[in-house]
Amino acid sequence: MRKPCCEKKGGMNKGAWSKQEDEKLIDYVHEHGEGCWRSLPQAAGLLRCGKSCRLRWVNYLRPNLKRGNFGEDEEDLIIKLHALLGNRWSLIAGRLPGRTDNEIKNYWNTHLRRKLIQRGIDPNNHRPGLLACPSKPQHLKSNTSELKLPSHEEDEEAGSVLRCPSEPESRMTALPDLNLDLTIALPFTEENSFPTKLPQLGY
DNA sequence: AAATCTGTCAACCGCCAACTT
DNA sequence: GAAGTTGGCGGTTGACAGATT
Repeated sequence: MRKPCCEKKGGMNKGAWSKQEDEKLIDYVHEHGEGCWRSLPQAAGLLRCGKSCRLRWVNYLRPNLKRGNFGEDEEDLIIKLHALLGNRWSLIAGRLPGRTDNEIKNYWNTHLRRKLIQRGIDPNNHRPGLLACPSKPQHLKSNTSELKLPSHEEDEEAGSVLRCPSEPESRMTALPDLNLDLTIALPFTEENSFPTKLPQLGY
């Protein structure tokens, strides 16, 4: 039926990109523009699958990417947007100029999530009531081979602490004062980047 | 100094929606 | 309308570096 997204034929490069590969991709996109990712690798002389090329371009090679540390205003905005949208990283990224969904997702998982937990806030539903606990969630502790996510049943038993309430009502009731404009807009420019005033959540 | 642990983040994988034939 | 194709998304993995024992 459905072909694998990328032909798993031999000779395909995987893993970290080399400088030469980056240059080939940049040159090709500059000349032909984005799109046609499936046929791009062959046309650009890359031994990568199209998906991999797209990811590399979108996340690291695209011009105007910020990279590096997130500012406090960016952190604040991510937390608020996550409260409203959940793990819709691409939507969240759309509100942060120069940031990619992958970068935001990583930053959330490594920094912000923990930050909320330390403040006693459940990062899943942004409600208070979560006891500050060790940096790593329980299900991620110890051997990765024993890695275990709570099942729905266990979740129910565990009570509200770990439960992620159904959306979107729960998010809205949890954050009644949140009033972000999430209408579809043109990509960010310097002029329309940050909202000048953010709603206060009291984090 | 070596071994082990922990955190970070680039990249991969599988799924799905949109689009095309 | 069904089947096939493509691009995009979110979850997850694994390599690496730095910290700790």
